[in-house]
Amino acid sequence: MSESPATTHEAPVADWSGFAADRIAEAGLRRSSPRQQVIDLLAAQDCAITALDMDDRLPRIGRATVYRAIEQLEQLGLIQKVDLGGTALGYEKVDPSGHHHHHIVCDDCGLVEPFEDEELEQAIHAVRRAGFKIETHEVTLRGHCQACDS
Amino acid sequence: MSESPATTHEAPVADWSGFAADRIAEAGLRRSSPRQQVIDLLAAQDCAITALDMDDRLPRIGRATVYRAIEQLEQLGLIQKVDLGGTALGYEKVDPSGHHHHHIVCDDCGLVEPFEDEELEQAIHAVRRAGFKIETHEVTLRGHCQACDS
DNA sequence: TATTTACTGAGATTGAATCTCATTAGTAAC
DNA sequence: GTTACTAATGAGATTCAATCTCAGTAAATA
Repeated sequence: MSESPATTHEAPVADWSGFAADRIAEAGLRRSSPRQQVIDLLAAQDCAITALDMDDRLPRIGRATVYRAIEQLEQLGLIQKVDLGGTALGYEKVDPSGHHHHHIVCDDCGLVEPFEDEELEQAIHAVRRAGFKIETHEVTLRGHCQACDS
Repeated sequence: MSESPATTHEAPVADWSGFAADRIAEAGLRRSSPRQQVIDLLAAQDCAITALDMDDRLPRIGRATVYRAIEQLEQLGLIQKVDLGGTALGYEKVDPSGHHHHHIVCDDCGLVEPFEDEELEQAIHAVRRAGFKIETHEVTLRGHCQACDS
């Protein structure tokens, strides 16, 4: 969810996993197998996943390593936090093209759906705040999905 | 952060505490003193406060009661969740006039500042999603405050 | 191959939220 | 006012999320 470039209609990057691995190396971090597995798992998701879900899906990797990898990837702007409405935070990959989405959450069942809106992006990019360097943003719409509303 | 009416420039309600108490009673819930103290505490805040902060500030009230009150108030649309960036969620009162703000969070020190933007509200209200009844929204801008950026 | 040190993982710890259940206290009816 | 009903409460246990510690491991480079 990098603010520059703004959302575009460029195609998402083909190999996010390799892209992330290169950024990690450029940052002076080692190319370790556990961290790469975290990257690969994130690369395989369409939307957000929680840290403990990742930990469950990578039983051979320590929890601390998963959290450390998340922290590093987030610091490098390769992934972003997503408030899934529940108690745990979600994380999802950030496309380097600037292409990204936001989320609609069902307050009843917790269903999360991604959505995109160009007008909204423009309105967000127009916001300025003295004394603050804005780098990322997050928008969550909440309500009820069809199944829960009836 | 009710979606209707949209943000206006009406004055915020004078007595949110009494307003909330009445909505609670209308919902068939009793006018109990512990719950009212939670309401009064929320009424006194300008911005979001976490559940455990509330619990700390109300030492004579059980943690469970604080969480129950929060749940009920949120269900009635009287308060709203705010992602403060950290690990705990914040809550803040919702003004019945529809007047509300969003938040800018410093990723380094956790500083939270409210902001308002009418264009942004309009862009958000224009978003529609088939199969979803959108009721509230939340926008969080992240970055670095002046103190942390230097 | 040796050296350096970033990185890892098991498990302990802290922090946030939820649950349980015996007791208390609003509320309406009398 | 008194009674009966039951929502509401609070202490503490439990579960879930995240962080920390530290001895051992394995990238990277010389």
